[in-house]
Amino acid sequence: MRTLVSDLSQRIDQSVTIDGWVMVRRDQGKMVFFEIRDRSGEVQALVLPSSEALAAAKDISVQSAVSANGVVRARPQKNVQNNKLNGGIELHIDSITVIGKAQTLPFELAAELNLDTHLDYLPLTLRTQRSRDIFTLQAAILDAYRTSLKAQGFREFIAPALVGGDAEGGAAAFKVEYFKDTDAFLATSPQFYKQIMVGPFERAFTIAKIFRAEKSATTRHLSEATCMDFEMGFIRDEREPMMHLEQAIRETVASIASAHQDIFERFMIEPPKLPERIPVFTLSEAHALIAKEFGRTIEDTLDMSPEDERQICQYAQEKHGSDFVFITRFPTKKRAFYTYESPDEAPFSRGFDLLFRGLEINSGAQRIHDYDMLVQRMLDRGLDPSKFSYYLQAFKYGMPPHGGCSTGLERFTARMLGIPNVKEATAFPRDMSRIDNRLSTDQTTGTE
RNA sequence: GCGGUCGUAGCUCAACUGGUUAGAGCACUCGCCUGUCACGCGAGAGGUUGCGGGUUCAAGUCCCGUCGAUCGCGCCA
Repeated sequence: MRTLVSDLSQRIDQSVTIDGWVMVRRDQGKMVFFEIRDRSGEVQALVLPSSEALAAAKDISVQSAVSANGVVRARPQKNVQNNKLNGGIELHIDSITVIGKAQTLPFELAAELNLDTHLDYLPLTLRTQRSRDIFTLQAAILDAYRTSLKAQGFREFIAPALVGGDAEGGAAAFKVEYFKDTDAFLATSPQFYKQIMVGPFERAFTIAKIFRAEKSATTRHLSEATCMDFEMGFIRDEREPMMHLEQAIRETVASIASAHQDIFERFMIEPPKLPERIPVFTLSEAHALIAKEFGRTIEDTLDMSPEDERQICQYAQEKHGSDFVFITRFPTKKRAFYTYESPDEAPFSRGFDLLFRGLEINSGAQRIHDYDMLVQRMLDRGLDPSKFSYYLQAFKYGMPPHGGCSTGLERFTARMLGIPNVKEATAFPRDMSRIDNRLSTDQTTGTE
Protein backbone atom coordinates (compact mmCIF):
# COMPACT_ATOMS: atom_id res chain seq x y z
CA MET A 1 0.00 0.00 0.00
CA ARG A 2 1.18 3.45 -0.84
CA THR A 3 2.28 5.90 1.84
CA LEU A 4 2.27 9.62 1.17
CA VAL A 5 5.59 11.38 1.62
CA SER A 6 4.08 13.73 4.20
CA ASP A 7 3.17 10.76 6.41
CA LEU A 8 6.63 9.17 6.42
CA SER A 9 7.78 10.85 9.62
CA GLN A 10 5.19 8.79 11.47
CA ARG A 11 6.48 5.53 9.98
CA ILE A 12 10.08 5.52 11.20
CA ASP A 13 11.70 2.06 11.07
CA GLN A 14 8.74 0.71 9.13
CA SER A 15 8.74 -0.66 5.61
CA VAL A 16 6.74 1.49 3.19
CA THR A 17 6.10 2.06 -0.51
CA ILE A 18 6.06 5.55 -1.95
CA ASP A 19 5.11 6.69 -5.45
CA GLY A 20 6.33 9.90 -6.98
CA TRP A 21 8.63 11.73 -9.34
CA VAL A 22 12.40 11.77 -9.13
CA MET A 23 13.28 15.45 -8.75
CA VAL A 24 17.02 14.98 -8.18
CA ARG A 25 19.47 12.10 -8.46
CA ARG A 26 22.88 12.35 -6.82
CA ASP A 27 24.98 9.40 -7.84
CA GLN A 28 27.90 8.80 -5.49
CA GLY A 29 29.19 5.66 -7.04
CA LYS A 30 28.42 3.07 -4.42
CA MET A 31 25.45 5.06 -3.12
CA VAL A 32 22.71 6.94 -4.93
CA PHE A 33 20.55 9.68 -3.41
CA PHE A 34 17.16 10.78 -4.74
CA GLU A 35 14.66 13.47 -3.96
CA ILE A 36 11.23 11.99 -4.57
CA ARG A 37 8.14 14.20 -4.81
CA ASP A 38 4.49 13.29 -4.56
CA ARG A 39 1.48 15.56 -4.10
CA SER A 40 2.17 15.88 -0.40
CA GLY A 41 5.85 16.81 -0.43
CA GLU A 42 9.37 15.57 -1.01
CA VAL A 43 11.70 13.19 0.75
CA GLN A 44 15.29 12.08 0.34
CA ALA A 45 15.61 8.44 -0.57
CA LEU A 46 18.88 6.59 -0.87
CA VAL A 47 20.20 3.32 -2.15
CA LEU A 48 22.92 1.91 0.08
CA PRO A 49 25.96 0.01 -1.30
CA SER A 50 24.51 -3.24 0.01
CA SER A 51 21.15 -2.78 -1.69
CA GLU A 52 20.19 -4.90 -4.67
CA ALA A 53 18.53 -1.79 -6.11
CA LEU A 54 21.87 -0.12 -6.81
CA ALA A 55 22.16 -1.08 -10.47
CA ALA A 56 18.56 -0.03 -11.15
CA ALA A 57 19.02 3.22 -9.27
CA LYS A 58 21.96 4.31 -11.43
CA ASP A 59 19.77 4.08 -14.50
CA ILE A 60 16.84 6.20 -13.35
CA SER A 61 16.47 9.52 -15.13
CA VAL A 62 15.30 12.70 -13.45
CA GLN A 63 11.51 13.29 -13.62
CA SER A 64 10.77 9.62 -14.08
CA ALA A 65 7.70 8.45 -12.18
CA VAL A 66 8.80 5.74 -9.78
CA SER A 67 7.58 3.44 -7.08
CA ALA A 68 10.08 2.80 -4.31
CA ASN A 69 9.88 0.63 -1.27
CA GLY A 70 12.18 0.57 1.65
CA VAL A 71 12.48 1.42 5.31
CA VAL A 72 11.99 4.89 6.76
CA ARG A 73 14.98 5.81 8.93
CA ALA A 74 15.87 8.76 11.08
CA ARG A 75 18.89 10.45 9.54
CA PRO A 76 22.24 10.29 11.30
CA GLN A 77 22.44 13.46 13.39
CA LYS A 78 25.13 15.07 11.22
CA ASN A 79 22.94 14.72 8.13
CA VAL A 80 19.78 16.27 9.53
CA GLN A 81 18.50 19.22 7.48
CA ASN A 82 16.32 21.28 9.74
CA ASN A 83 15.20 23.76 7.12
CA LYS A 84 13.14 21.38 5.02
CA LEU A 85 10.20 19.02 5.23
CA ASN A 86 11.37 15.50 6.06
CA GLY A 87 14.85 16.88 6.78
CA GLY A 88 15.18 14.50 9.69
CA ILE A 89 14.27 11.29 7.88
CA GLU A 90 15.06 9.42 4.70
CA LEU A 91 13.92 6.32 2.90
CA HIS A 92 16.42 3.46 2.61
CA ILE A 93 15.41 1.91 -0.68
CA ASP A 94 15.17 -1.86 -1.07
CA SER A 95 13.70 -1.77 -4.55
CA ILE A 96 12.72 0.90 -7.01
CA THR A 97 10.63 0.56 -10.17
CA VAL A 98 10.24 3.02 -12.99
CA ILE A 99 6.55 3.44 -13.75
CA GLY A 100 6.94 6.20 -16.29
CA LYS A 101 10.38 6.75 -17.75
CA ALA A 102 11.51 10.32 -18.43
CA GLN A 103 13.67 11.11 -21.43
CA THR A 104 16.60 13.44 -20.98
CA LEU A 105 15.32 16.86 -19.94
CA PRO A 106 16.01 19.82 -22.22
CA PHE A 107 17.21 21.76 -19.15
CA GLU A 108 17.42 21.36 -15.42
CA LEU A 109 14.10 22.15 -13.78
CA ALA A 110 15.81 24.39 -11.26
CA ALA A 111 17.39 26.49 -14.00
CA GLU A 112 16.35 30.08 -14.60
CA LEU A 113 14.54 30.12 -17.92
CA ASN A 114 13.54 32.86 -20.27
CA LEU A 115 9.77 33.29 -20.34
CA ASP A 116 9.29 31.95 -23.86
CA THR A 117 11.30 28.82 -23.07
CA HIS A 118 9.24 28.33 -19.90
CA LEU A 119 6.02 28.69 -21.92
CA ASP A 120 7.16 26.38 -24.71
CA TYR A 121 7.83 23.60 -22.22
CA LEU A 122 4.85 24.02 -19.86
CA PRO A 123 4.05 20.29 -19.59
CA LEU A 124 7.49 20.03 -17.99
CA THR A 125 8.00 23.46 -16.41
CA LEU A 126 4.67 23.42 -14.57
CA ARG A 127 6.33 20.77 -12.38
CA THR A 128 8.81 23.24 -10.92
CA GLN A 129 8.46 24.40 -7.35
CA ARG A 130 7.84 27.93 -8.62
CA SER A 131 4.98 26.93 -10.91
CA ARG A 132 3.45 24.61 -8.36
CA ASP A 133 3.54 27.48 -5.87
CA ILE A 134 1.88 29.91 -8.28
CA PHE A 135 -0.99 27.59 -9.11
CA THR A 136 -1.39 26.34 -5.57
CA LEU A 137 -1.85 29.96 -4.54
CA GLN A 138 -4.20 30.60 -7.44
CA ALA A 139 -6.37 27.66 -6.40
CA ALA A 140 -6.39 29.04 -2.86
CA ILE A 141 -7.44 32.47 -4.13
CA LEU A 142 -10.35 30.94 -6.03
CA ASP A 143 -11.37 28.99 -2.98
CA ALA A 144 -11.17 31.89 -0.57
CA TYR A 145 -12.91 34.30 -2.92
CA ARG A 146 -15.78 31.88 -3.41
CA THR A 147 -16.05 31.25 0.30
CA SER A 148 -16.17 34.96 1.05
CA LEU A 149 -18.79 35.79 -1.56
CA LYS A 150 -20.99 32.91 -0.47
CA ALA A 151 -20.72 34.07 3.13
CA GLN A 152 -21.81 37.51 1.94
CA GLY A 153 -25.00 36.06 0.45
CA PHE A 154 -23.90 35.59 -3.17
CA ARG A 155 -24.91 32.48 -5.12
CA GLU A 156 -22.75 31.04 -7.88
CA PHE A 157 -23.95 30.44 -11.43
CA ILE A 158 -22.27 29.38 -14.67
CA ALA A 159 -22.10 31.98 -17.41
CA PRO A 160 -22.05 31.02 -21.09
CA ALA A 161 -18.87 31.35 -23.15
CA LEU A 162 -20.73 31.38 -26.49
CA VAL A 163 -22.69 34.59 -26.85
CA GLY A 164 -24.66 36.42 -29.48
CA GLY A 165 -22.97 39.76 -29.11
CA ASP A 166 -20.19 41.66 -27.45
CA ALA A 167 -21.04 42.85 -23.95
CA GLU A 168 -18.43 45.56 -23.63
CA GLY A 169 -18.71 47.04 -27.07
CA GLY A 170 -15.09 48.19 -27.01
CA ALA A 171 -13.33 44.88 -26.62
CA ALA A 172 -12.52 42.85 -29.70
CA ALA A 173 -14.32 39.51 -29.72
CA PHE A 174 -13.45 36.18 -31.33
CA LYS A 175 -16.05 35.36 -33.94
CA VAL A 176 -17.54 31.88 -34.02
CA GLU A 177 -18.82 30.41 -37.28
CA TYR A 178 -21.68 28.09 -36.52
CA PHE A 179 -25.08 29.67 -35.99
CA LYS A 180 -27.41 30.17 -38.92
CA ASP A 181 -28.38 33.74 -39.74
CA THR A 182 -26.46 35.27 -36.85
CA ASP A 183 -23.00 36.06 -35.69
CA ALA A 184 -21.77 34.48 -32.49
CA PHE A 185 -18.74 35.29 -30.39
CA LEU A 186 -16.74 34.01 -27.48
CA ALA A 187 -17.77 36.04 -24.44
CA THR A 188 -15.61 39.06 -23.63
CA SER A 189 -17.40 39.32 -20.27
CA PRO A 190 -20.21 37.60 -18.32
CA GLN A 191 -21.62 41.10 -17.69
CA PHE A 192 -25.13 40.72 -19.15
CA TYR A 193 -25.65 37.30 -17.62
CA LYS A 194 -24.69 38.30 -14.11
CA GLN A 195 -27.01 41.29 -14.33
CA ILE A 196 -29.80 38.97 -15.46
CA MET A 197 -28.99 36.66 -12.53
CA VAL A 198 -29.69 39.50 -10.11
CA GLY A 199 -33.35 38.74 -10.98
CA PRO A 200 -33.36 35.20 -9.59
CA PHE A 201 -30.59 35.44 -6.96
CA GLU A 202 -30.39 39.16 -6.04
CA ARG A 203 -26.72 38.51 -5.27
CA ALA A 204 -24.99 36.42 -7.93
CA PHE A 205 -21.42 35.59 -8.83
CA THR A 206 -19.60 33.63 -11.46
CA ILE A 207 -16.04 32.63 -12.21
CA ALA A 208 -15.89 32.79 -15.97
CA LYS A 209 -13.51 32.50 -18.87
CA ILE A 210 -13.41 35.60 -21.03
CA PHE A 211 -11.91 35.94 -24.48
CA ARG A 212 -10.38 39.06 -25.99
CA ALA A 213 -9.09 39.27 -29.52
CA GLU A 214 -7.12 42.42 -28.78
CA LYS A 215 -3.92 42.95 -30.73
CA SER A 216 -2.08 43.52 -27.48
CA ALA A 217 1.35 42.32 -26.52
CA THR A 218 1.91 43.41 -22.94
CA THR A 219 2.78 41.84 -19.60
CA ARG A 220 -0.83 42.21 -18.43
CA HIS A 221 -3.00 40.99 -21.31
CA LEU A 222 -4.18 37.54 -22.31
CA SER A 223 -6.39 36.35 -25.14
CA GLU A 224 -8.15 34.07 -22.68
CA ALA A 225 -8.49 35.14 -19.06
CA THR A 226 -10.46 34.24 -15.95
CA CYS A 227 -12.65 36.72 -14.16
CA MET A 228 -14.33 36.55 -10.79
CA ASP A 229 -17.52 38.56 -11.22
CA PHE A 230 -20.31 39.45 -8.86
CA GLU A 231 -23.45 41.52 -9.12
CA MET A 232 -25.90 42.59 -6.40
CA GLY A 233 -29.35 44.18 -6.29
CA PHE A 234 -30.94 46.83 -4.11
CA ILE A 235 -27.95 49.10 -3.68
CA ARG A 236 -27.89 52.82 -3.01
CA ASP A 237 -24.72 53.55 -4.93
CA GLU A 238 -21.42 52.01 -6.07
CA ARG A 239 -19.98 52.08 -2.57
CA GLU A 240 -21.94 48.94 -1.71
CA PRO A 241 -20.33 46.64 -4.28
CA MET A 242 -17.00 48.31 -3.39
CA MET A 243 -17.55 47.36 0.24
CA HIS A 244 -18.36 43.75 -0.61
CA LEU A 245 -15.36 43.57 -2.93
CA GLU A 246 -13.14 44.93 -0.17
CA GLN A 247 -14.50 42.28 2.17
CA ALA A 248 -13.81 39.52 -0.37
CA ILE A 249 -10.29 40.84 -0.96
CA ARG A 250 -9.63 41.14 2.76
CA GLU A 251 -10.80 37.60 3.49
CA THR A 252 -8.93 36.18 0.51
CA VAL A 253 -5.68 37.85 1.54
CA ALA A 254 -6.08 36.75 5.15
CA SER A 255 -6.81 33.18 4.13
CA ILE A 256 -3.94 32.68 1.71
CA ALA A 257 -1.44 34.61 3.85
CA SER A 258 -1.95 32.24 6.74
CA ALA A 259 -2.28 29.03 4.73
CA HIS A 260 0.59 29.67 2.32
CA GLN A 261 3.18 31.65 4.21
CA ASP A 262 5.84 29.35 2.74
CA ILE A 263 4.95 30.39 -0.80
CA PHE A 264 5.25 34.09 0.02
CA GLU A 265 8.61 33.35 1.61
CA ARG A 266 9.89 31.50 -1.44
CA PHE A 267 8.82 34.43 -3.64
CA MET A 268 10.48 36.78 -1.17
CA ILE A 269 7.41 38.99 -0.98
CA GLU A 270 5.13 40.04 1.85
CA PRO A 271 1.41 39.29 1.73
CA PRO A 272 -0.47 42.43 0.68
CA LYS A 273 -0.93 45.25 3.17
CA LEU A 274 -4.53 46.23 3.88
CA PRO A 275 -5.30 49.10 6.24
CA GLU A 276 -8.62 49.53 8.06
CA ARG A 277 -10.14 50.82 4.83
CA ILE A 278 -8.74 50.68 1.31
CA PRO A 279 -8.09 54.31 0.29
CA VAL A 280 -10.51 55.75 -2.26
CA PHE A 281 -9.60 58.59 -4.61
CA THR A 282 -11.63 60.14 -7.36
CA LEU A 283 -9.88 60.21 -10.71
CA SER A 284 -9.19 63.93 -10.39
CA GLU A 285 -7.93 63.54 -6.82
CA ALA A 286 -5.61 60.78 -8.00
CA HIS A 287 -4.27 62.90 -10.83
CA ALA A 288 -3.74 65.87 -8.51
CA LEU A 289 -1.84 63.67 -6.06
CA ILE A 290 0.34 62.21 -8.79
CA ALA A 291 1.11 65.66 -10.17
CA LYS A 292 2.03 66.91 -6.69
CA GLU A 293 3.93 63.89 -5.40
CA PHE A 294 5.78 62.94 -8.56
CA GLY A 295 6.04 66.35 -10.25
CA ARG A 296 4.51 65.03 -13.43
CA THR A 297 2.06 66.61 -15.85
CA ILE A 298 -0.99 64.45 -16.49
CA GLU A 299 -1.61 64.26 -20.21
CA ASP A 300 -4.88 62.32 -20.27
CA THR A 301 -7.13 63.54 -17.45
CA LEU A 302 -10.04 61.32 -18.53
CA ASP A 303 -8.44 58.00 -17.62
CA MET A 304 -5.58 56.33 -15.75
CA SER A 305 -2.45 55.53 -17.75
CA PRO A 306 -0.25 52.60 -16.71
CA GLU A 307 2.21 55.12 -15.24
CA ASP A 308 -0.64 56.79 -13.28
CA GLU A 309 -1.65 53.41 -11.89
CA ARG A 310 1.87 52.61 -10.73
CA GLN A 311 2.36 56.00 -9.10
CA ILE A 312 -0.98 56.23 -7.27
CA CYS A 313 -0.29 52.74 -5.94
CA GLN A 314 3.15 53.80 -4.77
CA TYR A 315 1.53 56.77 -3.05
CA ALA A 316 -1.15 54.61 -1.39
CA GLN A 317 1.47 52.16 -0.26
CA GLU A 318 3.76 54.80 1.24
CA LYS A 319 1.17 57.18 2.69
CA HIS A 320 -1.72 54.86 3.56
CA GLY A 321 0.06 51.54 4.08
CA SER A 322 -2.17 49.94 1.46
CA ASP A 323 -1.26 47.75 -1.48
CA PHE A 324 -4.77 48.40 -2.84
CA VAL A 325 -6.41 51.65 -3.92
CA PHE A 326 -9.85 52.45 -5.36
CA ILE A 327 -10.31 55.03 -8.10
CA THR A 328 -13.83 56.42 -8.62
CA ARG A 329 -15.67 59.07 -10.63
CA PHE A 330 -14.44 58.31 -14.11
CA PRO A 331 -16.15 60.27 -16.88
CA THR A 332 -19.25 58.37 -17.94
CA LYS A 333 -18.21 58.49 -21.58
CA LYS A 334 -15.08 56.45 -20.75
CA ARG A 335 -17.12 53.63 -19.20
CA ALA A 336 -19.34 50.89 -20.62
CA PHE A 337 -22.79 51.94 -21.84
CA TYR A 338 -24.68 50.34 -18.94
CA THR A 339 -22.78 52.37 -16.31
CA TYR A 340 -25.04 54.51 -14.14
CA GLU A 341 -24.68 58.27 -13.99
CA SER A 342 -26.64 60.21 -11.40
CA PRO A 343 -27.95 63.52 -12.85
CA ASP A 344 -26.36 65.51 -10.03
CA GLU A 345 -22.98 63.85 -10.60
CA ALA A 346 -22.73 64.28 -14.37
CA PRO A 347 -20.52 63.96 -16.32
CA PHE A 348 -19.03 61.46 -13.88
CA SER A 349 -20.19 57.89 -13.53
CA ARG A 350 -20.61 55.52 -10.65
CA GLY A 351 -17.87 53.28 -11.97
CA PHE A 352 -14.76 52.34 -10.02
CA ASP A 353 -11.46 50.52 -10.49
CA LEU A 354 -9.45 48.66 -7.90
CA LEU A 355 -5.69 48.86 -8.33
CA PHE A 356 -3.30 46.42 -6.69
CA ARG A 357 0.47 46.96 -6.57
CA GLY A 358 0.48 49.17 -9.63
CA LEU A 359 -2.06 47.37 -11.77
CA GLU A 360 -5.82 47.47 -12.31
CA ILE A 361 -7.21 44.14 -11.14
CA ASN A 362 -10.89 44.97 -10.82
CA SER A 363 -13.41 47.19 -12.52
CA GLY A 364 -17.00 47.74 -11.42
CA ALA A 365 -19.94 50.11 -11.21
CA GLN A 366 -23.48 50.77 -10.30
CA ARG A 367 -25.43 49.89 -13.45
CA ILE A 368 -28.40 51.50 -15.12
CA HIS A 369 -31.50 49.61 -13.93
CA ASP A 370 -34.24 51.67 -15.59
CA TYR A 371 -35.38 50.23 -18.91
CA ASP A 372 -36.01 53.55 -20.64
CA MET A 373 -32.74 55.05 -19.45
CA LEU A 374 -30.83 52.00 -20.64
CA VAL A 375 -32.45 52.10 -24.08
CA GLN A 376 -31.72 55.81 -24.30
CA ARG A 377 -28.06 55.22 -23.39
CA MET A 378 -27.80 52.61 -26.13
CA LEU A 379 -29.19 55.06 -28.64
CA ASP A 380 -26.79 57.76 -27.42
CA ARG A 381 -23.91 55.37 -28.01
CA GLY A 382 -25.08 54.40 -31.46
CA LEU A 383 -26.13 50.89 -30.35
CA ASP A 384 -29.28 49.26 -31.68
CA PRO A 385 -31.57 48.30 -28.74
CA SER A 386 -33.31 45.66 -30.85
CA LYS A 387 -30.05 43.69 -30.85
CA PHE A 388 -30.18 43.63 -27.04
CA SER A 389 -33.83 42.65 -26.66
CA TYR A 390 -32.94 39.40 -24.92
CA TYR A 391 -30.86 41.20 -22.27
CA LEU A 392 -33.38 44.04 -21.98
CA GLN A 393 -36.07 41.67 -20.71
CA ALA A 394 -34.35 41.76 -17.33
CA PHE A 395 -35.01 45.50 -17.16
CA LYS A 396 -38.47 45.33 -18.67
CA TYR A 397 -39.72 43.11 -15.86
CA GLY A 398 -38.52 44.91 -12.77
CA MET A 399 -34.83 45.41 -12.01
CA PRO A 400 -33.66 47.07 -8.78
CA PRO A 401 -30.69 49.44 -8.59
CA HIS A 402 -27.73 47.09 -8.79
CA GLY A 403 -24.01 46.97 -9.31
CA GLY A 404 -21.03 44.71 -9.27
CA CYS A 405 -17.53 44.20 -10.47
CA SER A 406 -15.02 41.86 -12.04
CA THR A 407 -11.61 40.77 -10.77
CA GLY A 408 -8.95 39.45 -13.14
CA LEU A 409 -7.70 36.24 -11.56
CA GLU A 410 -4.37 36.09 -13.40
CA ARG A 411 -3.55 39.72 -12.65
CA PHE A 412 -4.52 39.26 -9.02
CA THR A 413 -2.32 36.17 -8.73
CA ALA A 414 0.59 37.80 -10.52
CA ARG A 415 0.58 40.93 -8.35
CA MET A 416 0.13 38.82 -5.23
CA LEU A 417 3.49 37.12 -5.84
CA GLY A 418 5.28 39.94 -7.63
CA ILE A 419 5.30 38.07 -10.94
CA PRO A 420 6.05 40.56 -13.71
CA ASN A 421 4.12 38.89 -16.55
CA VAL A 422 0.54 37.55 -16.17
CA LYS A 423 1.37 34.75 -18.57
CA GLU A 424 3.43 33.15 -15.84
CA ALA A 425 0.36 33.29 -13.58
CA THR A 426 -1.69 31.43 -16.21
CA ALA A 427 -1.32 27.67 -16.43
CA PHE A 428 -1.88 27.57 -20.19
CA PRO A 429 -1.74 31.14 -21.44
CA ARG A 430 -3.05 32.21 -24.82
CA ASP A 431 -1.81 35.37 -26.45
CA MET A 432 -1.55 36.73 -29.96
CA SER A 433 0.81 34.00 -31.09
CA ARG A 434 0.46 31.27 -28.47
CA ILE A 435 -2.34 28.75 -28.76
CA ASP A 436 -1.26 25.22 -28.09
CA ASN A 437 2.38 25.45 -27.39
CA ARG A 438 4.34 24.17 -30.28
CA LEU A 439 8.04 23.72 -29.98
CA SER A 440 10.10 25.62 -32.48
CA THR A 441 12.21 22.50 -32.90
CA ASP A 442 9.83 19.60 -32.72
CA GLN A 443 11.10 16.92 -30.39
CA THR A 444 7.93 14.91 -29.97
CA THR A 445 9.05 12.31 -32.47
CA GLY A 446 12.55 12.14 -31.10
CA THR A 447 13.91 8.95 -29.61
CA GLU A 448 16.74 8.56 -27.20
C1' G B 1 -0.76 48.97 -34.56
C1' C B 2 3.88 52.14 -33.05
C1' G B 3 8.69 52.29 -30.67
C1' G B 4 13.02 50.16 -27.88
C1' U B 5 16.00 45.82 -26.97
C1' C B 6 17.41 40.99 -28.17
C1' G B 7 18.02 36.19 -31.45
C1' U B 8 25.44 32.58 -30.52
C1' A B 9 25.63 24.66 -28.10
C1' G B 10 19.67 21.28 -25.32
C1' C B 11 19.38 25.58 -21.23
C1' U B 12 21.57 30.29 -19.24
C1' C B 13 25.10 33.44 -21.02
C1' A B 14 30.45 35.38 -22.93
C1' A B 15 33.24 36.90 -27.32
C1' C B 16 36.84 44.89 -26.63
C1' U B 17 36.79 49.94 -31.28
C1' G B 18 35.08 44.19 -37.34
C1' G B 19 40.79 40.54 -37.02
C1' U B 20 43.79 33.28 -35.53
C1' U B 21 40.43 27.25 -35.01
C1' A B 22 33.32 31.19 -31.61
C1' G B 23 34.15 30.15 -25.34
C1' A B 24 32.08 29.15 -20.15
C1' G B 25 28.64 27.05 -16.55
C1' C B 26 24.79 23.53 -16.31
C1' A B 27 22.66 19.34 -18.90
C1' C B 28 24.49 14.94 -21.90
C1' U B 29 28.26 10.44 -22.74
C1' C B 30 32.42 7.63 -20.49
C1' G B 31 35.58 6.76 -16.06
C1' C B 32 36.29 7.47 -10.57
C1' C B 33 33.81 8.43 -5.84
C1' U B 34 30.23 4.91 1.10
C1' G B 35 26.61 10.47 3.52
C1' U B 36 25.24 13.59 -0.67
C1' C B 37 21.52 17.40 -0.35
C1' A B 38 23.51 23.14 -6.39
C1' C B 39 27.44 16.35 -4.47
C1' G B 40 32.57 16.23 -6.09
C1' C B 41 36.88 14.94 -9.53
C1' G B 42 38.79 13.63 -14.61
C1' A B 43 37.91 13.10 -19.85
C1' G B 44 34.72 13.61 -24.16
C1' A B 45 31.03 14.95 -27.49
C1' G B 46 28.05 19.00 -28.83
C1' G B 47 27.72 25.35 -33.43
C1' U B 48 25.64 26.78 -41.15
C1' U B 49 26.07 32.61 -34.57
C1' G B 50 17.31 32.72 -36.59
C1' C B 51 16.90 33.26 -42.09
C1' G B 52 18.10 36.09 -46.82
C1' G B 53 20.97 39.79 -49.03
C1' G B 54 24.82 43.72 -48.80
C1' U B 55 29.53 46.50 -47.29
C1' U B 56 34.72 44.85 -46.39
C1' C B 57 41.07 41.92 -47.54
C1' A B 58 38.12 40.06 -43.28
C1' A B 59 31.30 39.97 -40.31
C1' G B 60 28.69 36.65 -34.38
C1' U B 61 30.02 42.05 -34.48
C1' C B 62 28.36 47.14 -39.47
C1' C B 63 23.95 48.10 -43.14
C1' C B 64 19.09 46.53 -45.46
C1' G B 65 15.13 43.07 -45.47
C1' U B 66 12.51 39.16 -43.10
C1' C B 67 10.87 35.88 -39.17
C1' G B 68 10.66 35.23 -33.95
C1' A B 69 11.00 36.69 -28.80
C1' U B 70 10.70 40.29 -25.09
C1' C B 71 9.78 45.18 -22.85
C1' G B 72 7.17 49.93 -23.18
C1' C B 73 3.14 52.76 -25.38
C1' G B 74 -1.66 52.56 -27.77
C1' C B 75 -6.02 49.64 -27.46
C1' C B 76 -8.08 46.95 -23.46
C1' A B 77 -9.48 44.30 -18.30
